[in-house]
Amino acid sequence: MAKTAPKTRKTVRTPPVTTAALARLRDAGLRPTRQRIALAALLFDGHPYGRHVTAEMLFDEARKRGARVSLATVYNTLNQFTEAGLLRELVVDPGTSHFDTNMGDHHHLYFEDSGELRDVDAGGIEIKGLPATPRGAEVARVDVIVRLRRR
Amino acid sequence: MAKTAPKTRKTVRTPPVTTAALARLRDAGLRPTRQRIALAALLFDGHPYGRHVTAEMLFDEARKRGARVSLATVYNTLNQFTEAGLLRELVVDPGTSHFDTNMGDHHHLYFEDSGELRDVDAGGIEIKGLPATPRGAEVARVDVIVRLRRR
DNA sequence: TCAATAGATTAGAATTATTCTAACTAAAGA
DNA sequence: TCTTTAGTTAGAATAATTCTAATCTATTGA
Repeated sequence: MAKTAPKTRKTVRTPPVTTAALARLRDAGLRPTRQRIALAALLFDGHPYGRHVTAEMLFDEARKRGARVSLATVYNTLNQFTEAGLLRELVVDPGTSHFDTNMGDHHHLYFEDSGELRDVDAGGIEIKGLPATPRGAEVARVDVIVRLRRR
Repeated sequence: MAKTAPKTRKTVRTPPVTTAALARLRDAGLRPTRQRIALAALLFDGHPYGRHVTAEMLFDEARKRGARVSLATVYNTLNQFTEAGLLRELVVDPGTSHFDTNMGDHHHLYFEDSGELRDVDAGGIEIKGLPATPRGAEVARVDVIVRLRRR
């Protein structure tokens, strides 16, 4: 094995990988651990228009990239990210939760055959005739899901 | 044990219980078994404005009424009823499916704190600005879920 | 009427999705 | 540096749902 270049410092530094992901974790008050950095990088880096993943999907992806993470940690992390406002949980499919990195106000097209999810910006959409919000309650969010099937 | 009244016929007849439930099963082409009759009666009889149940809820209810049904059968039956167009599956909550006896065109209010679901007739609702249906696809259904929380 | 057959139905067992918690790790204070 | 505390991880446990072998029911033919 080739010898590495001599160290100029004794203190070990975390290598400056995926700065964006790191900053996100810091801002959310989550400790930037190896596992979280890897998952945040997969979720957010290089995906300007958002992603939709299940825990299983993200786990497989992490494994392929050689990250050592358990499926339980992927679940825990997705839930923490959701709690911290980095992700949004989406329930379209009985049996699995999807997580959406797009935190803007939007709705979804759901292709039932393939399972694909596509965002629809809420900007151009108007919903008329919804009943008044019941006393003592407030609207947390309105979800519109257009379910599509192959014709 | 007291002797029962003498039979006037040799042929054994299914007693004329829950005629409405029975008719529904017949129309849907499902064999009216003891389990299905019991579950259909619970779901449809005396609930003119529709019900929202999970498998677990219906199972508990059936047990309380003394019906001998397994939880697996409740799942199977709910799925068969859905397939047959007697029910509609509703996914609002990660982790559980709800089944809705209201087959009319409608949307939902979902109280996140209590888990309560309330129907909103689609008649008075208009959604403007949805994108064009993609090529090769057709709209199976549009779900609007207003998620409410305690204020 | 009765037995044989085919197909539908049931429910215990298996699987899949998710959460829980004990062990581990990192950060903060002395 | 050592100790304490709180956060984090992942194996084990749980919850939700499906699968399939055994059972039951309806039908057909004798």
